[in-house]
Amino acid sequence: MNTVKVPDIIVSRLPVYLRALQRMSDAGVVSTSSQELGEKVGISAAQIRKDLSQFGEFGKQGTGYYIPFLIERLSKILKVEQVWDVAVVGMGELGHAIVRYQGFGNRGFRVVMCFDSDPGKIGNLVCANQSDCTFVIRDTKDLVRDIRESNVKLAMLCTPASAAQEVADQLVEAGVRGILNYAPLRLIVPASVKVQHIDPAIYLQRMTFYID
Amino acid sequence: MNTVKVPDIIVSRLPVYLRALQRMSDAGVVSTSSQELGEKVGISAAQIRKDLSQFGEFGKQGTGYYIPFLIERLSKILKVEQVWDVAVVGMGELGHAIVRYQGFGNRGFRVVMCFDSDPGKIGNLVCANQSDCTFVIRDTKDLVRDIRESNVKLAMLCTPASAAQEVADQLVEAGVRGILNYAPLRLIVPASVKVQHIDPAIYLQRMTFYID
DNA sequence: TAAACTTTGTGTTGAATTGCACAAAATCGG
DNA sequence: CCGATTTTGTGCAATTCAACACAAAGTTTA
Repeated sequence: MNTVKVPDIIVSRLPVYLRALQRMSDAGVVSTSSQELGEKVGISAAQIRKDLSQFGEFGKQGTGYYIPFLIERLSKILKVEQVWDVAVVGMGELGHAIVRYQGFGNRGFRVVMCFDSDPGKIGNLVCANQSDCTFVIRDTKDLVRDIRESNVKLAMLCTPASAAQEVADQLVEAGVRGILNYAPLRLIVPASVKVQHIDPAIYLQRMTFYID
Repeated sequence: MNTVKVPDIIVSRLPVYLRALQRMSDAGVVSTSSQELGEKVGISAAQIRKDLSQFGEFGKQGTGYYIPFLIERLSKILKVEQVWDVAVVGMGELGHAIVRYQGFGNRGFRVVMCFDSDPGKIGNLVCANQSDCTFVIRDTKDLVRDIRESNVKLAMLCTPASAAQEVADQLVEAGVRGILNYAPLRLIVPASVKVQHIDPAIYLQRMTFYID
């Protein structure tokens, strides 16, 4: 079942399915079809069925998919039945916004620590909400030790481009296995570490091409 | 030259090339090869040459590409020789971070107005930097009028999921042609409007799949 | 100048991805 | 209970995308 390697492009669609299913579930819907799900996510019904069939048979002919079951299976496949601890490095505007934003919890992630190298920021508190200031900005010098000790496997990199590769190297050394990179450059990391990119300017430029 | 439709997947790579070229240029490098550029962006040299050849012949055999010229051509192709005005809707943590962040300027974009529907926020100032508070949070009720009057064609949508589709409809009505959507759902818009998605949780879930 | 390199642009081949179509299985209506 | 309907999972065909390979054009070296 999982012996043959699943193409990356299929894996990349699974979180999209999961998100739509969770939304439907929150709205009280308990079952759906590949047709209906496809309309919600903008992917053909056949594509969805093929993707899911890579991991087993989750649906029933004539009925479709039972949403709670499919959510459970997709969560397990993506390993988000557990909640992953995440570290944030670089506490500029973006880093602050991410730490304060508490919306990842129900998607399988929670921020547990944050770092900066600016002496003017180290030791400052970041308030997650008005009553609760849980986060102390740590010194990036302690990053390798702190992350390794707390066994954090994911990080969001929000430093300027100039510091990004150096921080990435430290994250790798600390045992991090996935980096969500907000710095505008490609990071060089070992193949065992996954990197995903978020660069708003790139997305904007992908749209302006199409505007007369 | 541009008579045959350029595949989306090629368009999506152009901003990545441009970003790397601008970085090289900033570092004082004036020429490069498809080989070298490919190593920087993680794409094969042949792929880069094929992509660029869709738009003309920009390189020279034996020498490679003259960076200032290639930057100019790519900027023109992506229509970012001009600076695009962008509106931000939804002034939560993320919206604030985006408005305060002034790093889009040299990529072809600048935030010019922002909106929220919360009466407690409307009229508040958002400081872009310590000395200069340029942005007043406008009422989303005025969105269609204000955006149309100022001829803004791009927007970043940072509202909660529950408000996103309604806001998107208004943006379309106001004449916006590209929406960078941070809300965790797919927006339904006419084909003439482009949407790009940014959902950090989805990127994180694409990585956890690969972590034992 | 001439030979050895370098590098582009592109025709061709091969691989990956998507779309189509349908048998099989389940439900529904009367 | 049975025919009509819905919907899955999947083999096959079509299309899209990426890799390969090389002639042509330019540069460098001696």
